[in-house]
Amino acid sequence: MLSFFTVDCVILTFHEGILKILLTERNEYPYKDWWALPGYFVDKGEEMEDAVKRIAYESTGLKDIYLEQLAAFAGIKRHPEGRILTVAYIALVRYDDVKNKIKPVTNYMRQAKWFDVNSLPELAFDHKQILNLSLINLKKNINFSMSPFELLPEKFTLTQLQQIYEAILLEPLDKRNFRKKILNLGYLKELEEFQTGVSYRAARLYKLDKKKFQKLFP
Amino acid sequence: MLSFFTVDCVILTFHEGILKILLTERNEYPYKDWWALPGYFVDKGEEMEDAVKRIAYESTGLKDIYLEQLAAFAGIKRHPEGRILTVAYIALVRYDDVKNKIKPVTNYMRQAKWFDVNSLPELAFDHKQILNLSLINLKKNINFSMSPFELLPEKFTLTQLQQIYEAILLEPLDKRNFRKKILNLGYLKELEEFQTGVSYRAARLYKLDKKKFQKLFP
DNA sequence: ATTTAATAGTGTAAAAAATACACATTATAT
DNA sequence: ATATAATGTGTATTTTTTACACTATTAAAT
Repeated sequence: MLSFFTVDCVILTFHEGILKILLTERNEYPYKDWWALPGYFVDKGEEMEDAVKRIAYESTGLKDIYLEQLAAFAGIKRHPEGRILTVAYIALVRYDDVKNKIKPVTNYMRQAKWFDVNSLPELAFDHKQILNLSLINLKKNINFSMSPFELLPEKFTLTQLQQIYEAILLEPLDKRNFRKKILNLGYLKELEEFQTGVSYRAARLYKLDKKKFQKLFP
Repeated sequence: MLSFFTVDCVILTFHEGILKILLTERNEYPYKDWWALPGYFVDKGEEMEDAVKRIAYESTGLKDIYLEQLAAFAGIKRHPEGRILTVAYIALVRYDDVKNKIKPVTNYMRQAKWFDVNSLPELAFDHKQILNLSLINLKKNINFSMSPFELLPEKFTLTQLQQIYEAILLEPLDKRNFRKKILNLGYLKELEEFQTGVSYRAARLYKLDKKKFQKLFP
């Protein structure tokens, strides 16, 4: 009599100033044809995190993505066929890494598609609630986790970073104050490289010094 | 084929400047006779939080205690008989409320006993790891959650509050600065009452203004 | 009545961090 | 050359944090 449960992934990325979430169209009952978080049963001999990675891979084509456990959801009525516990994870991916991936198809999902987090279809199960908690969580932890950098390419501009903060915090930030503060933290490396392919003044690129970051937030 | 899982409670209290955790002596295999977090299987028709409340009641005699979900643990090898997922909760109780309760006995636990969090017996399963994560979590959230007040009686002195901060943060704090800061937050009500029964100058009592607190940290 | 012991309670100066706010600069496209 | 679109920068003010030491009060002991 072992545990039988699912994992669900809140897979987020950032593009054009907006947080996007990956949803899959279910190909199984219950909620067949509904949009839902990518998720499935954890195999008997499979570690939970491996299941999350497998599902994230099946829906994005990416391996080695950033994961954090969000919470377990076990409401008796969350699943119409009886209580199925799910452990929800937050996964953050870079838009550049996923934009050209062919969306894979598995038995249990017909397609995967990115949605603006602010304009979503109705979701299966309690997945809307799981997403809401994810966004609250992200907001709460933005200053102590690497999450903003997991949404950015290795080299990024300060404006891009600021936009992610704004999208997560849901409020505009002052450019000068934002830069002063973030540079003062001391974990950004200023590069001698600049944006390319823009029709206006190219911005300087920065990258995260992970060692310094982790010294500050162990 | 529904979910079958346990909940485990990290029940903490505060007494004489030290965080204490409630452990139970197991009366069931595996780990029979070991000390472990209070925890048990969630019944089929029982909501997870209700199971936590039930177990916390069975081990402390208290109802309506403060609870927060910590995380799910599902390592394949965490349970010697095969993977049993557990959802860990943090529970905070007031020492005054529990000190005189008779320790209840159930089928699955022989006795319950308070231990200093810094001087523990070896624990069953991965319970040491669960406790460690709890303490990290508490420390991280001390400034944004009501946790310090859940460990104090309704009316408390600023010194008591400071001691809880110190025990959770694992560092000494300056008395004047602590008072200035905490009073500045504006959610403590100064009472016209004082400590009794002490053989030195009696300290003023304060209480938490929950409305103001929740306005600040919704 | 006086002393002792134990903790409560208090202020200020200096440093650091947060906030509010506006314009010149640069690269490209036309 | 000019228009356009975003980059990049400084200062004054306020707020918060930090460092630091002595007097006040009470009960118990003498």
